[in-house]
Amino acid sequence: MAETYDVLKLENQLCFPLYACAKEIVRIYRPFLDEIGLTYTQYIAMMVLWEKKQVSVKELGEFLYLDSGTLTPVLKKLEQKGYIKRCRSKEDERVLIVTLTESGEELKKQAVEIPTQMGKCVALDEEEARTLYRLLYKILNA
Amino acid sequence: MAETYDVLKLENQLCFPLYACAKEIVRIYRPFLDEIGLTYTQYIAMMVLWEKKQVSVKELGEFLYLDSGTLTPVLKKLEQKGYIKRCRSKEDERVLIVTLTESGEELKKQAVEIPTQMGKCVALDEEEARTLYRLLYKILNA
DNA sequence: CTTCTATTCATTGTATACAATTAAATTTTG
DNA sequence: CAAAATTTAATTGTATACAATGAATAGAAG
Repeated sequence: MAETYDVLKLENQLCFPLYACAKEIVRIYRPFLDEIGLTYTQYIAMMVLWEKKQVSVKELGEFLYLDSGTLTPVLKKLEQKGYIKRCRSKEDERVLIVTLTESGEELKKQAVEIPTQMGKCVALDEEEARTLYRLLYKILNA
Repeated sequence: MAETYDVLKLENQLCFPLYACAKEIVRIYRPFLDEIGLTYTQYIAMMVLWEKKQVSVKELGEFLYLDSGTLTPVLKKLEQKGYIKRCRSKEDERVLIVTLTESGEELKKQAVEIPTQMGKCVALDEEEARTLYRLLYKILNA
């Protein structure tokens, strides 16, 4: 017989496995990312730059679902490491343009092994992974 | 034609929608949790206590996938609010026992509406939600 | 042209997360 | 039993996240 408060049980929540799983994935990433000296947030920022070569902070924030409060310190770290450059746009001084450096491009070669190694650590087959992917984006795009 | 570096695109990652989706869900929770004055982490800790009435920090950490470094400040906050009590175990002084108070039990009555309201905010039907749930726990239990 | 508004990023303050270390209590071992 | 190893929380240090605010620039309106 269902109790009134059963909805409040952790096991009946969808939010909780989502929250826990996201942390778990980042935890599995850690040893791989340690090898190239990046944190997870730095890594996903670099992923955008490896693809786009150049983006504004605003665009980067839209891709990553992060705001300048989070991105500013992350980008300053990546600049310190020499992987990116941060320059104000000539056309609009409000805009900060982030550009991939040679060194940042080099890092890509080391990072390319990571997704495959990560894939082996996740207990889903191809079909399940695609389904999960689709459902997550269905929530994200709503 | 697939490029060598395509695996590094954000859109080809499973980890990223997981990470973004978890944050998105917490963001959707915020206005509901604001009404009862809890953060998301405080909320999931209370969910365990609403069910168990009493747990050690270690047990709580196992349920929530969190360590004492995260839980200690969260539990001190909940104690300040009067929803829990923190006492050392008589049998084993190393163990800290967290107990739900009357006030904490009262809070449950206000919280019980939240899961239903959240359900309406997530763009999945029953079947999809069950599938997502199953896949997430498959990863978590691996 | 000038004031008002909007945009973009940085800063501030609060709250997680988690690795690594510390401290205290308990258990195991020789 | 006494020393060593283990267990449990708390603490410390680093890195996110994000709301709210601030500061500078750009655009719109009169």
